Amino acid sequence: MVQTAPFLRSLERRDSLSDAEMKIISELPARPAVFAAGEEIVAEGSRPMESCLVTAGFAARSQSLRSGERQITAVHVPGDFVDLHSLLLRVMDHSVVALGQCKVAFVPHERIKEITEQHPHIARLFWMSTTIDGAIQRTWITCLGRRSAEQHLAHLVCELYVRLEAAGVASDLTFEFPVTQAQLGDVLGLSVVHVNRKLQELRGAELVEWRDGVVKIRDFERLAALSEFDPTYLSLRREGR
Amino acid sequence: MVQTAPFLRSLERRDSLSDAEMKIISELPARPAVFAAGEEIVAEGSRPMESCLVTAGFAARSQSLRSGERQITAVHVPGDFVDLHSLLLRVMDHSVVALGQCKVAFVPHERIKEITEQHPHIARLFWMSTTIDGAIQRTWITCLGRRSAEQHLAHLVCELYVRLEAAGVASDLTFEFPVTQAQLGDVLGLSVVHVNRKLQELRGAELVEWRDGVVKIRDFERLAALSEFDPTYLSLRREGR
DNA sequence: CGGTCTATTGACTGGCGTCAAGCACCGTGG
DNA sequence: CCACGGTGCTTGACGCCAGTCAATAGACCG
Repeated sequence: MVQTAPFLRSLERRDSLSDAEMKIISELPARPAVFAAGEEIVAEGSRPMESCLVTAGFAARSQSLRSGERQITAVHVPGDFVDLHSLLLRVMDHSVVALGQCKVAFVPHERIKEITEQHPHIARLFWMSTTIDGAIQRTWITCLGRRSAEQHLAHLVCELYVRLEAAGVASDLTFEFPVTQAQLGDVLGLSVVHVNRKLQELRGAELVEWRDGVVKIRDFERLAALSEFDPTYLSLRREGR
Repeated sequence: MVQTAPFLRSLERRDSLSDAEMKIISELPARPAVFAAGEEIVAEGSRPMESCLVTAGFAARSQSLRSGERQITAVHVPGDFVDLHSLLLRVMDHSVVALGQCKVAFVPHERIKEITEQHPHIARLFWMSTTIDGAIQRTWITCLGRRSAEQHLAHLVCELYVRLEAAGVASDLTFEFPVTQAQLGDVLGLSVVHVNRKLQELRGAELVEWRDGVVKIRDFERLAALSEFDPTYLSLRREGR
């Protein structure tokens, strides 16, 4: 099916697949669905029977506190198997929401489990996909704990561009990212006001343009240096895994 | 081998294992090693050929910035398979260090890979172990982004107690945690001075005692309420996975 | 007995949050 | 056609949480 093509591409960036393996993945039963900006794709506390793959647009994982404050713990781009882990964790400890319009494909746990039992290499690639999520989360922890707001924002821009470029949906240092500044605050752990100010600073320093949901990196080198961005954690090397 | 017993126990808390499966895990080839406080167990940037399992004491994952600041992105307790993910990620994006004295066992990737090819259920349990790490990291992201320093510290105490109790190395709301306040700052993304002040506050509120590396929770309910601690993310339910 | 590490405390600073107001844009309905 | 409310962006004033700097004290150790 066409639905799983971005996921397949993301695996091929990291390892080689045999024709048989590609066939198995491209024939995954995938129920397509479209969500509008802000809609909930998977609910916190639920016990999903299928996992959800982003095929176009952006999804995010979100946790809420009693005060109503939210934290976005991950942003997912086309090709990301967002809640593959629900196969093993069973109960969702966070919700998945759409950022902008988001197209996804739901794949039954049953089929994923079957494949992992019959095809150990594909199983490892599924596993890899969740461990890369983990690596990204570790980096976010360091961004939140030890980087300034400006560095954190710059780091996010670098990360998103590299991931989107790898997913084949960004080039020329430009990408769409349809989020409000409030949502950006939920990603960075900042207030809307402060997000706005730091955004102005990056614009003023001629590092980034960001208008109408389109981000353009004016100087990737300086942006990466400012935020100490090192793409190693994204595991974008093709090698046997 | 005795080395893998804590890991086996952590799996049994979450799923049932057959005798054959238990035998396979308990016979994992495990090279034991002991590290003193602060020593590096696995280096950032290295390409390990084995993964490291904590058998006693504490290990932490740590990332450093150019300024010399450090962020600890995970704390590992006995039974945790710290860098199981290096099987798939290959290059370490962080280092693993000992907190206090720490005993570990190194297991060759080759053997882990073999087992995942021959025993799909064990493969899923290995996978689960890394996805639980991911769930903990997500929670830490929310702590760093949206909880106050005091709530964050309280949340950490709750989490560590529940994990250590599950690992069978803590009871009576008391546990050892041999870290300096500077290291605690690296966990919480705070300065030493501020860690000290918030610690005093938890003591003053009669929520926690913390002396000489021993933590005693005086009132778990209030501590959990203060920090909005909900143990769901630790997946401590025994069910088929 | 001096040196180093850790915990503690005070004084001051600064980054980021809060509150509030103004503006631009857009879809709706009179 | 324009009034209207809703949403999102922007900016200023002010306050607080947490960082920085600095000093003291205790523990441990060579």
